[in-house]
Amino acid sequence: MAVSWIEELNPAQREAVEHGEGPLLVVAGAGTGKTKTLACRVAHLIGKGVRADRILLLTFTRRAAGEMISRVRHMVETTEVAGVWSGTFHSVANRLLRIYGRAIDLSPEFTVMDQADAADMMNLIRNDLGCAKGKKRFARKQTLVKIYSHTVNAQKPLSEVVERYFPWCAEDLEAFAAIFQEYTQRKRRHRVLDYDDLLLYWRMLCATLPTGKTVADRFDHVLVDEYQDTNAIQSEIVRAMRVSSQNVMAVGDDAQSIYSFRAATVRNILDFPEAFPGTHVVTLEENYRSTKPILAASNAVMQQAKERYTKELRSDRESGEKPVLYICQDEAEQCEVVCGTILEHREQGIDLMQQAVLFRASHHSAQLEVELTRRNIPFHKYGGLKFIEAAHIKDMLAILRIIENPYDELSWFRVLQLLDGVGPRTAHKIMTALTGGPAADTEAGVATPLRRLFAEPPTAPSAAREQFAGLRSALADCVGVKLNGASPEPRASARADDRSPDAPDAPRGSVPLPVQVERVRRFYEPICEAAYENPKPRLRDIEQLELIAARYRSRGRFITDLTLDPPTSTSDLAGAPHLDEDYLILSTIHSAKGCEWTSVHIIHAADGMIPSDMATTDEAGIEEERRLLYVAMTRAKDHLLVHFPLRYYHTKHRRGDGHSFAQLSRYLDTDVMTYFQQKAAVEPSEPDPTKPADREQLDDWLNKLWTE
DNA sequence: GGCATGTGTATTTTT
DNA sequence: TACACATGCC
Repeated sequence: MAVSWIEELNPAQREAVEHGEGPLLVVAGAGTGKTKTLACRVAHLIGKGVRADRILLLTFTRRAAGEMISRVRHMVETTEVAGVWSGTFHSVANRLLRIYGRAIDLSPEFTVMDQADAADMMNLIRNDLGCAKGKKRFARKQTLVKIYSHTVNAQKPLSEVVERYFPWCAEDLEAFAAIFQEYTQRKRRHRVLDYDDLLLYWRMLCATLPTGKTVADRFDHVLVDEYQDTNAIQSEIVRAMRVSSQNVMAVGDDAQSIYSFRAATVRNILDFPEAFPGTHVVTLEENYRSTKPILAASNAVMQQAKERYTKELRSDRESGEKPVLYICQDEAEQCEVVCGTILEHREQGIDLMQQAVLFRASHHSAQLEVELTRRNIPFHKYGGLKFIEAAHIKDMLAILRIIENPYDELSWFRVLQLLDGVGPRTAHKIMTALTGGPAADTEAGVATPLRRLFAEPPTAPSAAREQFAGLRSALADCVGVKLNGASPEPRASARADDRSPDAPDAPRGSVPLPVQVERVRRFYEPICEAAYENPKPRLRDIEQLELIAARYRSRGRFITDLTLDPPTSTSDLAGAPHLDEDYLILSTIHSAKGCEWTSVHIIHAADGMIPSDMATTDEAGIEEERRLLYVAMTRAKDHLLVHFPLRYYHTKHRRGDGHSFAQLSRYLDTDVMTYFQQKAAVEPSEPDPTKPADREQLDDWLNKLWTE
């Protein structure tokens, strides 16, 4: 078979790709061909005769997995590539647990809840336990999830986590413990797993013999991408998966670790050789992405890091163009400069798709989005609010979830409150009427709450009566029950318990999924129209949901995939029909990880934005923000433009005209600035010699920013 | 009295 | 958008 791609590798890459048996650590700097190396390694293994389905490739996002696999496909002359187990830790966990879950007493019917669902459940428990009753303020639901998740993922005692990362709510420690205990039990009762459970259960599965060994031995090779952003559990999983065989390859860059808020720890990559004795280490330092000046500036940012990194990236790509620091008067001017430069670059032949605008927090691009829309520049945004997080999509999914798992209290709670005149209290009452009662119910079949709803519906408040009936008949249609008939026996009770564990795709129930989704939409549409000022884009999102559903046969699979791998952007502006057109990329820096563009804009390079105010309370946080800027800068191939608005207006608190002056990001100090060329934004076309004083004053003032 | 719903304010990063 | 708090309905 053709192996010309092997010739294209540099010696270090080739060493990694052709490495034989045993543990391998690849420390790969930004733009050093990490993805290529991983893909080639997979291709190499398959070429050597390793069966594709005995290769496990763990990536950070599903997107990365897809890209990797499609690259492999181009290198290998076999269609077998599709058999490679690739995906995020979470999605692989989900897949394995559906097959082997019974070994740890986990029904393969479990549903997966996302972070927002977890937060809602925390909130219910918080109210049930009366934690919010006290006069003093109590941690909000999101915070509860953060604390819980961090504790679990870091594998540290709750007290330690709270003290270190959430000191302001240290006095509620006992309440947290009680809430988390109930949270754990409730999830179990409802057969629901959160993101963290997927990892915990996978690890548990590995530790449970003999199944654990079966699971681990299913794979000849385990490859892990972005190892610097794995957390304690994930590294334990990798270890547990490699007991009999030591064939494991970890790839990462300690200078790009930016997920400590998810309890990721650089220690994993640093300690890898200790965890796997005999590890062969390969370092990739040859950068093929960026021009020399861009790399020099990026390296300069890292030069100041408290912790020194072992690599210094090199590039052969000559260029006379230094990165640009654009000083803008305010955010509006920043928008103009960005839009202007983007169009200019496009005139020079750089497609919009080859250009990106990066920012620290997803709302930082709000004003720019308006401007782009005004100027008819199409864009796609990564990061920020996702399709699945939109309220109307969650509503739709909650209804489908009820059908999937009628004991899913959380979904009932959400759905019932859609009805007029139904709030938390009434919803709770109806729910207990449906899901409560004798324990035998659990044995009698999963669909019992639905059966009750059909046979003896609880009374709803008068305002909700009609809608409640509508919900009831929609649900009945979805499970194929005739409401007026004498036998309200849901056919879904003939559940696919007996289907082979390897085929979780098997359809259950007799109503096709697209029909169900369509039926649910017909129920939900009027509610959506009444609830929102401008329902049209939302209704379109729902149509989008129907389109996605058309690709699935199994409702459960559909829901789970949507939670584990949500579509990245909402379709309100540019929308799906224009997908083949050229569009600009807007992305949070976190979501930009692993990507590259010919031209990159970094906006809001002001202190307080990068680094984020929220992250500057301790040194570790400040250092991580530095790496974040480094990641952003190293995404650029040919053009790097950093934008700094001088003024920020306070629109909320003060009357209109209040503003404050910003400081340039602390990472762009005098030394680093020597690697940049500075431009003041929209000056009148030529420098105005009649007003030298103003210019000088401005320059003086600017200079102070980096000399002080 | 309990409960639903309206109003103003602050918003990191993601599987 | 989502939360906390205040008001107004049954």
